[in-house]
Amino acid sequence: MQDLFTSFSLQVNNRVYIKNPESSALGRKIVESSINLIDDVGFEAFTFRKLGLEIHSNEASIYRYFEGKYKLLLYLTSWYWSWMEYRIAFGLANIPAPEERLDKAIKLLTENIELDGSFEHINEYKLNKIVIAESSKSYMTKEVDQNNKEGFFAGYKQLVGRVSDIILEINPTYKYPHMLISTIIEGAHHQRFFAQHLPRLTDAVNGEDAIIEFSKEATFKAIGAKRSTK
Amino acid sequence: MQDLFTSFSLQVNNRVYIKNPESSALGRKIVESSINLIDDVGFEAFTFRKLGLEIHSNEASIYRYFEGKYKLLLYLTSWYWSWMEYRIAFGLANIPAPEERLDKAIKLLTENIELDGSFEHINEYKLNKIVIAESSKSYMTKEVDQNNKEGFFAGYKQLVGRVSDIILEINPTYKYPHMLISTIIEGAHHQRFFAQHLPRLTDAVNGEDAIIEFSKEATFKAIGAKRSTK
DNA sequence: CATTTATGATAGTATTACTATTATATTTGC
DNA sequence: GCAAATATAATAGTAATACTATCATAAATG
Repeated sequence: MQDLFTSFSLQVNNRVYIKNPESSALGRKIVESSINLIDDVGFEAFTFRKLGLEIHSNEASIYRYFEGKYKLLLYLTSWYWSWMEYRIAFGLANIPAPEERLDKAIKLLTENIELDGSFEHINEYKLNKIVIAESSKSYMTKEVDQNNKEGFFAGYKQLVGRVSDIILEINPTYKYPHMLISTIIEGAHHQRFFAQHLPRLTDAVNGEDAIIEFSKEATFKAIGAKRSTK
Repeated sequence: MQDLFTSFSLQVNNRVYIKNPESSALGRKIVESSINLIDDVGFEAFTFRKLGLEIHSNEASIYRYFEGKYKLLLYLTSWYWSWMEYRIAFGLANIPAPEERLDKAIKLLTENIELDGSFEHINEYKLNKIVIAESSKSYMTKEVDQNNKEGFFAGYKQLVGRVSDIILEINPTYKYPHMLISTIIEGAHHQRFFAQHLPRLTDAVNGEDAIIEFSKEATFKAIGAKRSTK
Protein backbone atom coordinates (compact mmCIF):
# COMPACT_ATOMS: atom_id res chain seq x y z
CA MET A 1 0.00 0.00 0.00
CA GLN A 2 3.00 2.23 0.32
CA ASP A 3 2.64 3.48 -3.25
CA LEU A 4 -1.03 4.29 -2.83
CA PHE A 5 -0.27 6.25 0.23
CA THR A 6 2.62 8.30 -1.03
CA SER A 7 1.20 9.11 -4.44
CA PHE A 8 -2.09 10.19 -3.01
CA SER A 9 -3.31 13.75 -2.84
CA LEU A 10 -6.78 15.11 -2.57
CA GLN A 11 -6.61 17.28 -5.61
CA VAL A 12 -8.76 18.12 -8.52
CA ASN A 13 -7.43 18.72 -12.03
CA ASN A 14 -6.87 22.45 -12.17
CA ARG A 15 -8.43 22.77 -15.58
CA VAL A 16 -11.95 22.09 -14.33
CA TYR A 17 -11.94 25.47 -12.61
CA ILE A 18 -10.88 28.96 -13.60
CA LYS A 19 -9.90 29.90 -10.08
CA ASN A 20 -9.37 27.29 -7.40
CA PRO A 21 -12.43 27.38 -5.13
CA GLU A 22 -10.29 26.11 -2.25
CA SER A 23 -8.34 29.35 -2.42
CA SER A 24 -10.98 31.66 -0.96
CA ALA A 25 -13.91 31.81 1.37
CA LEU A 26 -16.23 32.59 -1.52
CA GLY A 27 -14.88 29.62 -3.47
CA ARG A 28 -15.54 27.26 -0.59
CA LYS A 29 -18.98 28.76 -0.14
CA ILE A 30 -19.71 28.15 -3.81
CA VAL A 31 -18.73 24.50 -3.49
CA GLU A 32 -20.57 24.02 -0.22
CA SER A 33 -23.79 25.61 -1.40
CA SER A 34 -23.69 24.04 -4.83
CA ILE A 35 -23.80 20.64 -3.12
CA ASN A 36 -26.84 21.67 -1.12
CA LEU A 37 -28.58 23.25 -4.07
CA ILE A 38 -27.94 20.46 -6.58
CA ASP A 39 -29.04 17.91 -4.02
CA ASP A 40 -32.13 19.98 -3.42
CA VAL A 41 -33.36 20.93 -6.88
CA GLY A 42 -31.46 18.53 -9.14
CA PHE A 43 -28.79 19.35 -11.68
CA GLU A 44 -31.19 20.40 -14.43
CA ALA A 45 -32.85 23.11 -12.37
CA PHE A 46 -29.59 24.19 -10.77
CA THR A 47 -28.31 27.54 -12.08
CA PHE A 48 -25.54 29.93 -11.11
CA ARG A 49 -28.11 32.65 -10.64
CA LYS A 50 -29.93 30.60 -8.00
CA LEU A 51 -26.63 29.68 -6.39
CA GLY A 52 -25.71 33.35 -6.26
CA LEU A 53 -28.96 34.20 -4.51
CA GLU A 54 -28.46 31.32 -2.08
CA ILE A 55 -25.05 32.50 -0.96
CA HIS A 56 -25.93 36.20 -1.16
CA SER A 57 -23.32 36.65 -3.77
CA ASN A 58 -23.25 37.38 -7.41
CA GLU A 59 -23.79 35.23 -10.47
CA ALA A 60 -20.85 36.92 -12.21
CA SER A 61 -18.58 36.12 -9.27
CA ILE A 62 -19.34 32.43 -9.58
CA TYR A 63 -18.41 32.53 -13.25
CA ARG A 64 -14.96 33.61 -12.17
CA TYR A 65 -14.51 30.25 -10.49
CA PHE A 66 -16.23 27.94 -12.95
CA GLU A 67 -16.97 28.21 -16.65
CA GLY A 68 -20.44 26.84 -16.11
CA LYS A 69 -22.43 24.31 -14.17
CA TYR A 70 -21.03 21.29 -16.00
CA LYS A 71 -17.53 22.19 -14.94
CA LEU A 72 -18.71 22.64 -11.38
CA LEU A 73 -20.25 19.16 -11.52
CA LEU A 74 -16.97 17.86 -12.89
CA TYR A 75 -15.22 19.51 -9.98
CA LEU A 76 -17.54 17.87 -7.47
CA THR A 77 -17.25 14.41 -8.99
CA SER A 78 -13.47 14.69 -9.35
CA TRP A 79 -13.26 15.68 -5.75
CA TYR A 80 -15.42 12.71 -4.83
CA TRP A 81 -13.23 10.19 -6.65
CA SER A 82 -10.13 11.72 -5.19
CA TRP A 83 -11.69 11.41 -1.75
CA MET A 84 -12.72 7.85 -2.47
CA GLU A 85 -9.17 6.96 -3.37
CA TYR A 86 -8.05 8.50 -0.10
CA ARG A 87 -10.60 6.42 1.81
CA ILE A 88 -9.44 3.29 0.06
CA ALA A 89 -5.75 4.01 0.47
CA PHE A 90 -6.21 4.38 4.22
CA GLY A 91 -8.76 1.65 4.54
CA LEU A 92 -6.53 -0.95 2.90
CA ALA A 93 -3.30 0.09 4.53
CA ASN A 94 -1.48 -2.76 6.26
CA ILE A 95 -3.86 -5.43 5.02
CA PRO A 96 -1.62 -8.00 3.36
CA ALA A 97 -4.17 -10.41 1.88
CA PRO A 98 -5.41 -9.18 -1.50
CA GLU A 99 -8.75 -10.93 -0.99
CA GLU A 100 -9.33 -8.93 2.13
CA ARG A 101 -8.22 -5.75 0.42
CA LEU A 102 -10.60 -6.33 -2.45
CA ASP A 103 -13.44 -7.09 -0.07
CA LYS A 104 -12.86 -3.87 1.78
CA ALA A 105 -12.38 -1.81 -1.36
CA ILE A 106 -15.73 -2.97 -2.67
CA LYS A 107 -17.38 -2.17 0.60
CA LEU A 108 -15.91 1.33 0.54
CA LEU A 109 -16.96 1.84 -3.07
CA THR A 110 -20.52 0.60 -2.73
CA GLU A 111 -21.63 1.41 0.81
CA ASN A 112 -23.92 4.21 1.77
CA ILE A 113 -21.93 7.28 2.68
CA GLU A 114 -22.58 8.99 5.97
CA LEU A 115 -21.76 12.53 6.82
CA ASP A 116 -18.41 12.42 8.54
CA GLY A 117 -17.48 16.04 8.81
CA SER A 118 -13.83 15.62 7.87
CA PHE A 119 -14.07 18.45 5.41
CA GLU A 120 -15.41 21.79 6.50
CA HIS A 121 -17.29 22.74 3.41
CA ILE A 122 -18.15 19.37 1.88
CA ASN A 123 -21.13 17.33 2.91
CA GLU A 124 -20.06 13.83 1.92
CA TYR A 125 -23.53 12.41 2.38
CA LYS A 126 -25.09 14.83 -0.07
CA LEU A 127 -22.12 14.65 -2.41
CA ASN A 128 -22.56 10.90 -2.61
CA LYS A 129 -26.22 11.40 -3.51
CA ILE A 130 -25.15 13.83 -6.23
CA VAL A 131 -22.56 11.43 -7.59
CA ILE A 132 -25.22 8.72 -7.69
CA ALA A 133 -27.87 10.77 -9.42
CA GLU A 134 -25.94 13.27 -11.49
CA SER A 135 -22.38 12.18 -12.16
CA SER A 136 -23.16 10.38 -15.40
CA LYS A 137 -24.32 13.74 -16.73
CA SER A 138 -20.73 14.93 -16.39
CA TYR A 139 -19.39 12.44 -18.92
CA MET A 140 -22.40 11.39 -20.97
CA THR A 141 -22.01 14.48 -23.12
CA LYS A 142 -20.78 15.41 -26.55
CA GLU A 143 -17.72 16.98 -24.89
CA VAL A 144 -16.54 13.75 -23.31
CA ASP A 145 -13.57 13.20 -25.62
CA GLN A 146 -12.38 16.76 -25.24
CA ASN A 147 -12.82 16.58 -21.47
CA ASN A 148 -11.05 13.27 -21.33
CA LYS A 149 -8.09 14.70 -23.23
CA GLU A 150 -7.85 17.44 -20.66
CA GLY A 151 -7.63 14.83 -17.94
CA PHE A 152 -10.94 15.49 -16.20
CA PHE A 153 -11.60 11.82 -15.57
CA ALA A 154 -8.09 10.91 -14.49
CA GLY A 155 -9.06 10.40 -10.85
CA TYR A 156 -11.84 7.99 -11.68
CA LYS A 157 -9.71 6.05 -14.12
CA GLN A 158 -6.89 5.84 -11.61
CA LEU A 159 -9.22 4.53 -8.93
CA VAL A 160 -10.59 1.86 -11.25
CA GLY A 161 -7.03 0.96 -12.20
CA ARG A 162 -5.95 0.60 -8.58
CA VAL A 163 -8.77 -1.74 -7.65
CA SER A 164 -8.32 -3.68 -10.88
CA ASP A 165 -4.73 -4.28 -9.83
CA ILE A 166 -5.93 -6.00 -6.68
CA ILE A 167 -8.07 -8.28 -8.83
CA LEU A 168 -5.08 -9.15 -10.97
CA GLU A 169 -3.08 -9.86 -7.84
CA ILE A 170 -5.69 -12.43 -6.88
CA ASN A 171 -6.29 -13.80 -10.35
CA PRO A 172 -3.74 -12.68 -12.95
CA THR A 173 -5.63 -14.39 -15.74
CA TYR A 174 -8.94 -12.64 -15.22
CA LYS A 175 -9.75 -10.92 -18.48
CA TYR A 176 -12.08 -8.13 -17.46
CA PRO A 177 -10.84 -6.42 -14.29
CA HIS A 178 -11.60 -2.85 -15.41
CA MET A 179 -14.99 -3.78 -16.75
CA LEU A 180 -15.82 -5.59 -13.56
CA ILE A 181 -14.82 -2.75 -11.26
CA SER A 182 -16.37 0.03 -13.28
CA THR A 183 -19.53 -2.05 -13.59
CA ILE A 184 -19.61 -2.64 -9.85
CA ILE A 185 -19.08 1.03 -9.03
CA GLU A 186 -21.64 2.36 -11.48
CA GLY A 187 -23.93 -0.57 -10.78
CA ALA A 188 -23.96 0.01 -7.05
CA HIS A 189 -24.78 3.67 -7.64
CA HIS A 190 -27.63 2.72 -9.93
CA GLN A 191 -28.91 0.23 -7.41
CA ARG A 192 -28.93 2.86 -4.67
CA PHE A 193 -30.99 5.07 -6.93
CA PHE A 194 -33.32 2.25 -7.92
CA ALA A 195 -33.79 1.19 -4.31
CA GLN A 196 -35.09 4.69 -3.61
CA HIS A 197 -37.12 5.30 -6.74
CA LEU A 198 -37.63 2.17 -8.82
CA PRO A 199 -37.58 -0.68 -6.34
CA ARG A 200 -38.82 -3.26 -8.81
CA LEU A 201 -35.37 -3.09 -10.38
CA THR A 202 -33.63 -4.21 -7.20
CA ASP A 203 -33.89 -6.81 -4.48
CA ALA A 204 -34.11 -5.82 -0.86
CA VAL A 205 -32.92 -8.38 1.67
CA ASN A 206 -33.66 -8.12 5.34
CA GLY A 207 -30.78 -7.72 7.69
CA GLU A 208 -28.10 -6.93 5.16
CA ASP A 209 -27.05 -4.18 2.84
CA ALA A 210 -28.03 -6.07 -0.29
CA ILE A 211 -26.10 -3.74 -2.56
CA ILE A 212 -22.79 -4.33 -0.80
CA GLU A 213 -23.46 -8.05 -0.52
CA PHE A 214 -24.44 -8.39 -4.15
CA SER A 215 -21.40 -6.41 -5.24
CA LYS A 216 -18.94 -8.44 -3.21
CA GLU A 217 -20.46 -11.77 -4.13
CA ALA A 218 -20.64 -10.96 -7.83
CA THR A 219 -17.05 -9.72 -7.88
CA PHE A 220 -15.51 -12.69 -6.11
CA LYS A 221 -17.50 -15.17 -8.14
CA ALA A 222 -16.60 -13.42 -11.37
CA ILE A 223 -12.90 -13.69 -10.71
CA GLY A 224 -13.21 -17.17 -9.24
CA ALA A 225 -11.88 -16.33 -5.80
CA LYS A 226 -12.99 -17.13 -2.28
CA ARG A 227 -14.14 -14.25 -0.16
CA SER A 228 -11.98 -13.64 2.85
CA THR A 229 -13.65 -15.02 5.95
CA LYS A 230 -12.76 -11.98 7.97
CA MET B 1 -42.71 -18.68 -23.89
CA GLN B 2 -46.37 -18.67 -24.68
CA ASP B 3 -47.10 -16.06 -22.08
CA LEU B 4 -44.36 -13.76 -23.28
CA PHE B 5 -45.69 -14.00 -26.76
CA THR B 6 -49.33 -13.38 -26.08
CA SER B 7 -48.90 -10.56 -23.60
CA PHE B 8 -46.50 -8.74 -25.81
CA SER B 9 -47.28 -5.56 -27.68
CA LEU B 10 -45.01 -2.89 -29.02
CA GLN B 11 -46.64 -0.04 -27.26
CA VAL B 12 -45.63 2.97 -25.33
CA ASN B 13 -47.50 4.27 -22.30
CA ASN B 14 -49.91 6.80 -23.74
CA ARG B 15 -49.19 9.32 -21.04
CA VAL B 16 -45.72 10.08 -22.32
CA TYR B 17 -47.22 11.81 -25.33
CA ILE B 18 -50.05 14.27 -25.81
CA LYS B 19 -50.91 12.93 -29.23
CA ASN B 20 -49.69 9.56 -30.42
CA PRO B 21 -46.85 10.19 -32.86
CA GLU B 22 -47.64 6.89 -34.60
CA SER B 23 -50.99 8.34 -35.60
CA SER B 24 -49.76 10.77 -38.24
CA ALA B 25 -47.06 11.37 -40.78
CA LEU B 26 -45.88 14.41 -38.85
CA GLY B 27 -45.71 12.41 -35.66
CA ARG B 28 -43.58 9.73 -37.27
CA LYS B 29 -41.38 12.39 -38.78
CA ILE B 30 -40.91 13.94 -35.35
CA VAL B 31 -39.81 10.60 -33.91
CA GLU B 32 -37.59 9.74 -36.85
CA SER B 33 -35.84 13.10 -36.93
CA SER B 34 -35.55 13.38 -33.18
CA ILE B 35 -33.48 10.20 -33.23
CA ASN B 36 -31.17 11.63 -35.87
CA LEU B 37 -30.91 14.99 -34.16
CA ILE B 38 -30.33 13.71 -30.62
CA ASP B 39 -27.75 11.27 -31.94
CA ASP B 40 -26.12 14.11 -33.77
CA VAL B 41 -26.01 16.97 -31.28
CA GLY B 42 -26.67 15.22 -27.95
CA PHE B 43 -29.68 15.57 -25.72
CA GLU B 44 -28.54 18.78 -24.02
CA ALA B 45 -28.26 20.72 -27.27
CA PHE B 46 -31.38 19.14 -28.75
CA THR B 47 -34.36 21.52 -28.88
CA PHE B 48 -37.81 21.43 -30.41
CA ARG B 49 -36.96 24.56 -32.36
CA LYS B 50 -34.03 22.83 -34.06
CA LEU B 51 -36.16 19.75 -34.64
CA GLY B 52 -38.83 21.93 -36.25
CA LEU B 53 -36.29 23.46 -38.61
CA GLU B 54 -34.93 20.01 -39.44
CA ILE B 55 -38.30 18.63 -40.48
CA HIS B 56 -39.49 21.92 -42.03
CA SER B 57 -42.28 22.03 -39.55
CA ASN B 58 -43.17 24.13 -36.62
CA GLU B 59 -41.98 24.18 -33.05
CA ALA B 60 -45.55 24.66 -31.86
CA SER B 61 -46.69 21.62 -33.82
CA ILE B 62 -44.16 19.42 -32.03
CA TYR B 63 -45.47 20.64 -28.71
CA ARG B 64 -48.83 19.21 -29.72
CA TYR B 65 -47.25 15.75 -29.63
CA PHE B 66 -44.91 16.00 -26.68
CA GLU B 67 -44.88 18.21 -23.60
CA GLY B 68 -41.17 18.73 -23.92
CA LYS B 69 -37.95 17.03 -24.82
CA TYR B 70 -37.80 14.90 -21.68
CA LYS B 71 -41.11 13.30 -22.57
CA LEU B 72 -39.87 12.68 -26.08
CA LEU B 73 -36.81 10.97 -24.64
CA LEU B 74 -39.08 8.93 -22.42
CA TYR B 75 -41.06 7.96 -25.50
CA LEU B 76 -37.92 6.84 -27.32
CA THR B 77 -36.58 4.81 -24.42
CA SER B 78 -39.98 3.24 -23.72
CA TRP B 79 -40.21 2.26 -27.35
CA TYR B 80 -36.73 0.79 -27.14
CA TRP B 81 -37.52 -1.39 -24.12
CA SER B 82 -40.75 -2.50 -25.69
CA TRP B 83 -38.82 -3.44 -28.82
CA MET B 84 -36.20 -5.21 -26.75
CA GLU B 85 -38.88 -7.31 -25.09
CA TYR B 86 -40.21 -8.17 -28.53
CA ARG B 87 -36.74 -9.26 -29.66
CA ILE B 88 -36.32 -11.37 -26.57
CA ALA B 89 -39.78 -12.92 -26.76
CA PHE B 90 -39.11 -14.07 -30.32
CA GLY B 91 -35.49 -14.90 -29.74
CA LEU B 92 -36.25 -17.24 -26.85
CA ALA B 93 -39.32 -18.85 -28.33
CA ASN B 94 -39.16 -22.64 -28.37
CA ILE B 95 -35.92 -22.85 -26.42
CA PRO B 96 -36.71 -25.17 -23.53
CA ALA B 97 -33.50 -25.00 -21.50
CA PRO B 98 -33.52 -21.97 -19.20
CA GLU B 99 -29.72 -21.75 -19.32
CA GLU B 100 -29.86 -21.36 -23.04
CA ARG B 101 -32.66 -18.85 -22.78
CA LEU B 102 -30.72 -16.79 -20.27
CA ASP B 103 -27.62 -16.93 -22.43
CA LYS B 104 -29.52 -15.67 -25.42
CA ALA B 105 -31.39 -13.01 -23.46
CA ILE B 106 -28.11 -11.57 -22.23
CA LYS B 107 -26.72 -11.56 -25.70
CA LEU B 108 -29.76 -9.71 -26.99
CA LEU B 109 -29.60 -7.22 -24.13
CA THR B 110 -25.91 -6.45 -24.36
CA GLU B 111 -24.92 -6.83 -28.00
CA ASN B 112 -24.29 -4.02 -30.40
CA ILE B 113 -27.44 -3.17 -32.29
CA GLU B 114 -27.35 -3.01 -36.05
CA LEU B 115 -29.78 -1.17 -38.25
CA ASP B 116 -32.34 -3.75 -39.28
CA GLY B 117 -34.96 -1.66 -40.99
CA SER B 118 -37.95 -3.44 -39.50
CA PHE B 119 -39.51 -0.14 -38.57
CA GLU B 120 -39.94 2.54 -41.18
CA HIS B 121 -39.26 5.55 -39.09
CA ILE B 122 -36.99 4.19 -36.37
CA ASN B 123 -33.27 3.76 -36.80
CA GLU B 124 -32.52 1.04 -34.24
CA TYR B 125 -28.78 1.58 -34.51
CA LYS B 126 -29.01 5.24 -33.56
CA LEU B 127 -31.74 4.62 -31.02
CA ASN B 128 -29.45 2.16 -29.26
CA LYS B 129 -26.72 4.80 -29.15
CA ILE B 130 -29.23 7.23 -27.66
CA VAL B 131 -30.37 4.73 -25.06
CA ILE B 132 -26.72 4.12 -24.14
CA ALA B 133 -25.75 7.77 -23.84
CA GLU B 134 -28.96 9.52 -22.85
CA SER B 135 -31.49 7.19 -21.30
CA SER B 136 -30.31 7.67 -17.74
CA LYS B 137 -31.24 11.33 -18.16
CA SER B 138 -34.85 10.22 -18.53
CA TYR B 139 -35.03 8.80 -15.02
CA MET B 140 -32.20 10.47 -13.11
CA THR B 141 -34.41 13.48 -12.52
CA LYS B 142 -36.36 15.05 -9.71
CA GLU B 143 -39.55 13.91 -11.47
CA VAL B 144 -38.68 10.22 -11.31
CA ASP B 145 -41.21 9.31 -8.62
CA GLN B 146 -44.01 11.15 -10.34
CA ASN B 147 -43.05 9.59 -13.69
CA ASN B 148 -42.83 6.17 -12.14
CA LYS B 149 -46.32 6.55 -10.68
CA GLU B 150 -47.60 7.33 -14.13
CA GLY B 151 -46.10 4.09 -15.39
CA PHE B 152 -43.42 5.52 -17.65
CA PHE B 153 -40.89 2.89 -16.71
CA ALA B 154 -43.25 -0.08 -16.81
CA GLY B 155 -41.70 -1.54 -19.93
CA TYR B 156 -38.23 -1.53 -18.51
CA LYS B 157 -39.34 -2.98 -15.22
CA GLN B 158 -41.30 -5.68 -16.97
CA LEU B 159 -38.32 -6.64 -19.10
CA VAL B 160 -36.08 -6.89 -16.05
CA GLY B 161 -38.76 -8.97 -14.34
CA ARG B 162 -39.01 -11.37 -17.26
CA VAL B 163 -35.30 -12.05 -17.43
CA SER B 164 -35.10 -12.30 -13.65
CA ASP B 165 -37.71 -15.05 -13.86
CA ILE B 166 -35.39 -17.09 -16.06
CA ILE B 167 -32.69 -16.72 -13.43
CA LEU B 168 -35.05 -17.96 -10.76
CA GLU B 169 -35.98 -20.88 -12.97
CA ILE B 170 -32.32 -21.86 -13.03
CA ASN B 171 -31.55 -21.03 -9.43
CA PRO B 172 -34.63 -20.37 -7.28
CA THR B 173 -32.50 -19.45 -4.30
CA TYR B 174 -30.52 -16.69 -5.94
CA LYS B 175 -31.15 -13.60 -3.90
CA TYR B 176 -30.49 -10.78 -6.35
CA PRO B 177 -32.01 -11.53 -9.75
CA HIS B 178 -33.34 -8.03 -10.41
CA MET B 179 -30.15 -6.38 -9.26
CA LEU B 180 -28.12 -8.68 -11.41
CA ILE B 181 -30.11 -8.11 -14.56
CA SER B 182 -30.49 -4.37 -14.19
CA THR B 183 -26.78 -4.15 -13.41
CA ILE B 184 -25.93 -6.19 -16.49
CA ILE B 185 -28.16 -4.10 -18.76
CA GLU B 186 -26.98 -0.74 -17.49
CA GLY B 187 -23.45 -2.03 -17.13
CA ALA B 188 -23.24 -3.22 -20.72
CA HIS B 189 -24.49 0.16 -21.89
CA HIS B 190 -21.92 1.93 -19.81
CA GLN B 191 -19.21 -0.35 -21.13
CA ARG B 192 -20.18 0.39 -24.72
CA PHE B 193 -19.87 4.08 -23.95
CA PHE B 194 -16.57 3.62 -22.14
CA ALA B 195 -15.14 1.51 -24.95
CA GLN B 196 -15.75 4.43 -27.27
CA HIS B 197 -14.77 7.30 -25.03
CA LEU B 198 -12.99 6.18 -21.86
CA PRO B 199 -11.23 2.96 -22.80
CA ARG B 200 -9.19 2.79 -19.63
CA LEU B 201 -12.39 1.82 -17.86
CA THR B 202 -12.89 -1.30 -19.97
CA ASP B 203 -10.98 -4.27 -21.29
CA ALA B 204 -10.84 -5.02 -24.97
CA VAL B 205 -10.20 -8.62 -25.93
CA ASN B 206 -9.24 -9.65 -29.42
CA GLY B 207 -11.57 -11.86 -31.32
CA GLU B 208 -14.59 -11.55 -29.05
CA ASP B 209 -17.20 -9.05 -28.06
CA ALA B 210 -15.79 -8.57 -24.58
CA ILE B 211 -18.92 -6.85 -23.33
CA ILE B 212 -21.20 -9.76 -24.21
CA GLU B 213 -18.68 -12.29 -22.91
CA PHE B 214 -18.15 -10.45 -19.67
CA SER B 215 -21.90 -10.06 -19.17
CA LYS B 216 -22.66 -13.72 -19.76
CA GLU B 217 -19.78 -14.99 -17.69
CA ALA B 218 -20.53 -12.67 -14.78
CA THR B 219 -24.21 -13.59 -14.81
CA PHE B 220 -23.77 -17.33 -14.88
CA LYS B 221 -21.06 -17.27 -12.25
CA ALA B 222 -23.15 -15.02 -10.03
CA ILE B 223 -26.06 -17.41 -10.02
CA GLY B 224 -23.81 -20.46 -9.83
CA ALA B 225 -24.93 -22.02 -13.10
CA LYS B 226 -23.12 -23.58 -16.01
CA ARG B 227 -23.35 -21.80 -19.30
CA SER B 228 -25.11 -23.78 -21.96
CA THR B 229 -22.59 -25.32 -24.32
CA LYS B 230 -24.65 -24.43 -27.32
C1' DC C 1 -69.58 20.36 -49.14
C1' DA C 2 -69.48 21.82 -44.43
C1' DT C 3 -67.31 21.10 -40.43
C1' DT C 4 -64.07 19.42 -37.61
C1' DT C 5 -59.25 18.68 -36.86
C1' DA C 6 -54.32 19.29 -37.83
C1' DT C 7 -50.75 22.12 -39.09
C1' DG C 8 -48.27 26.49 -39.99
C1' DA C 9 -46.86 31.20 -39.06
C1' DT C 10 -45.99 34.59 -36.03
C1' DA C 11 -45.43 36.69 -31.79
C1' DG C 12 -44.70 36.96 -26.98
C1' DT C 13 -42.93 35.77 -22.04
C1' DA C 14 -39.98 34.20 -18.50
C1' DT C 15 -35.81 32.01 -17.71
C1' DT C 16 -31.13 30.50 -18.80
C1' DA C 17 -26.43 31.02 -19.73
C1' DC C 18 -23.67 33.73 -20.23
C1' DT C 19 -20.40 38.60 -21.00
C1' DA C 20 -19.21 43.35 -20.15
C1' DT C 21 -18.69 47.34 -17.44
C1' DT C 22 -18.07 49.91 -13.60
C1' DA C 23 -17.98 50.57 -8.70
C1' DT C 24 -16.59 49.17 -4.27
C1' DA C 25 -14.30 46.29 -1.00
C1' DT C 26 -10.34 43.63 0.56
C1' DT C 27 -5.78 42.09 0.54
C1' DT C 28 -0.84 42.57 -0.03
C1' DG C 29 3.56 44.47 -0.49
C1' DC C 30 6.38 48.12 0.80
C1' DG D 1 -0.39 52.92 7.12
C1' DC D 2 -1.00 53.66 2.34
C1' DA D 3 -0.86 52.66 -2.68
C1' DA D 4 -1.60 49.38 -5.80
C1' DA D 5 -3.32 45.25 -7.07
C1' DT D 6 -6.89 42.01 -6.79
C1' DA D 7 -11.50 40.19 -5.64
C1' DT D 8 -16.19 40.88 -5.33
C1' DA D 9 -20.72 43.23 -6.07
C1' DA D 10 -24.11 45.51 -8.79
C1' DT D 11 -26.16 46.29 -12.85
C1' DA D 12 -27.19 45.72 -17.46
C1' DG D 13 -27.35 43.45 -21.71
C1' DT D 14 -27.57 39.53 -25.38
C1' DA D 15 -28.77 35.37 -27.59
C1' DA D 16 -30.92 31.21 -26.88
C1' DT D 17 -34.28 28.13 -24.53
C1' DA D 18 -38.66 26.46 -23.26
C1' DC D 19 -42.47 27.22 -23.66
C1' DT D 20 -47.84 29.46 -24.63
C1' DA D 21 -51.26 31.94 -27.28
C1' DT D 22 -53.51 33.40 -31.32
C1' DC D 23 -55.02 33.20 -35.73
C1' DA D 24 -54.87 31.60 -40.50
C1' DT D 25 -54.88 27.93 -43.59
C1' DA D 26 -54.80 23.22 -45.13
C1' DA D 27 -56.40 18.43 -44.89
C1' DA D 28 -59.39 14.92 -43.52
C1' DT D 29 -64.04 13.16 -42.40
C1' DG D 30 -68.82 12.39 -42.12
